[in-house]
Amino acid sequence: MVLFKFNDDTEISNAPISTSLLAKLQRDILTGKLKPGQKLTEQELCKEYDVSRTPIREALRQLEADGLVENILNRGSFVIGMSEQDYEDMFEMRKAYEIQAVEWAIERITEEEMDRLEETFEFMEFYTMRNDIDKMLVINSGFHQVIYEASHNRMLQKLLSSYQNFLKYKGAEAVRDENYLTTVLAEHREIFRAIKEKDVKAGKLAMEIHINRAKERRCG
Amino acid sequence: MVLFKFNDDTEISNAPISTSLLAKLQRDILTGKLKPGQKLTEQELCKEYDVSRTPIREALRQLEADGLVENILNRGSFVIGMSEQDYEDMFEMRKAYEIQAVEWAIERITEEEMDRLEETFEFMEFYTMRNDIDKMLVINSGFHQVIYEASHNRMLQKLLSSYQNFLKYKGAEAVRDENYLTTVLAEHREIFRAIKEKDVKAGKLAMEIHINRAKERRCG
DNA sequence: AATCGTATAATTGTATACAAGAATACAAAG
DNA sequence: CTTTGTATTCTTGTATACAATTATACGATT
Repeated sequence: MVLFKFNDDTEISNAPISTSLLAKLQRDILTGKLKPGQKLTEQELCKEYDVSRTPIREALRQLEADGLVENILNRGSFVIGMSEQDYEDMFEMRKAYEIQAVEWAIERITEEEMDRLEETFEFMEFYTMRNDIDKMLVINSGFHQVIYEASHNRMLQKLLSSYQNFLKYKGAEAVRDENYLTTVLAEHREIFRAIKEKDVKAGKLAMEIHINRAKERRCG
Repeated sequence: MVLFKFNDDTEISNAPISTSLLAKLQRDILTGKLKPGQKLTEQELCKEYDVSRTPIREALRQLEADGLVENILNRGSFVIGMSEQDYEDMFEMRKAYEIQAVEWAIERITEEEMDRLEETFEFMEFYTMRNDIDKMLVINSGFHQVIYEASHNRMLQKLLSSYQNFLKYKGAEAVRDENYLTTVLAEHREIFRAIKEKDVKAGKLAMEIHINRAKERRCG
């Protein structure tokens, strides 16, 4: 059973070009390789990625829907990107919805999802023992994803997933002190326990604490 | 000065075809003309709208980003649409953020935006006097838009705008009793007054009341 | 020298052409 | 009659070609 796809879409092979292009452009914009205001000329992107304009334009349209790019009629696409204020705002919005997600998850979680959450948490314990921070970051994301799914709220799931996608490049520069793994594990244990025991109040509180600490750590 | 664009994007002329196509397809999916599970064959859409596949595909990509359509590799696009549960969930999410928006708006609103909010409210009074429900629905949307802008939170603005866009077709079948206009006006007056007086607590409360009533009315 | 106008080049918007994979129809085997 | 394999058709994915708009270069005029 495959629990976690290491979903770096930039290297998906069996997908339309525009999908991997989208992921690459998202990455390049969010990491600052492509800067706000910069013109994205289709021809240059064609040469850069060695594909024709069709998939390029499709990727640009999706970036536009994400709000990372602005398209001006007959003049082309320009990078919008994310300001520090944008990140701050997104973080605040994420926090509120992560807390709400716990409540809905407790109300609606299925047995299968509960098993998956437990299994995911056990992976966290395993990687903490192994002291594997990179794996932990992936599992961390996965743990929250299970909660999103368990909320059975498509809107919430889509939104929080996209926020994760936006914020993940911030996490790369995270403070990783010696207590990172054990601290994060403890925080997730509280969340997991509350969900298992269907304790809404405790779950929301545990999530709030976790997200606030995540902000201080500048990563999940 | 143009206060309100009657933004039925289905009739924008000076825009790429894919933009008006997107609006039309959104409308057709949200009003149920195109049903969940239905295959959207590019050729058929070409004939339907008398354009080539290029703009069709671009519109489909954006619908995919909206979550209204699912794209399966080499098999095409399928309508996802919005279930009643989706609408319910979206409404709950919207509520949380409309309330949050008031708080941020009060903290960050500029003089220009305050003027615009006042002007918008005065239009509401005018159209209430004129008993013009259709205009009222548009102004109602505009009033909230000003608050979104005043929150100076791009993420929030984008999210709530898209929710408005999704929910607007629901409003068309709204209960429109004889008190609709005066009730809605009174609700907005409370919100407006609280923002003008920078009373966060009153503003959030007024918005919560307004949104809850809007849910009962099944429209803004 | 600065500004305006025109011609040219470059870029986007749209349509079409070609390639690759998926669905369908149908025949042959069990 | 059902099933399986294959050929054909259809659809999508990608590249290219053409049209329309915008940007640039350069010379003429003041």
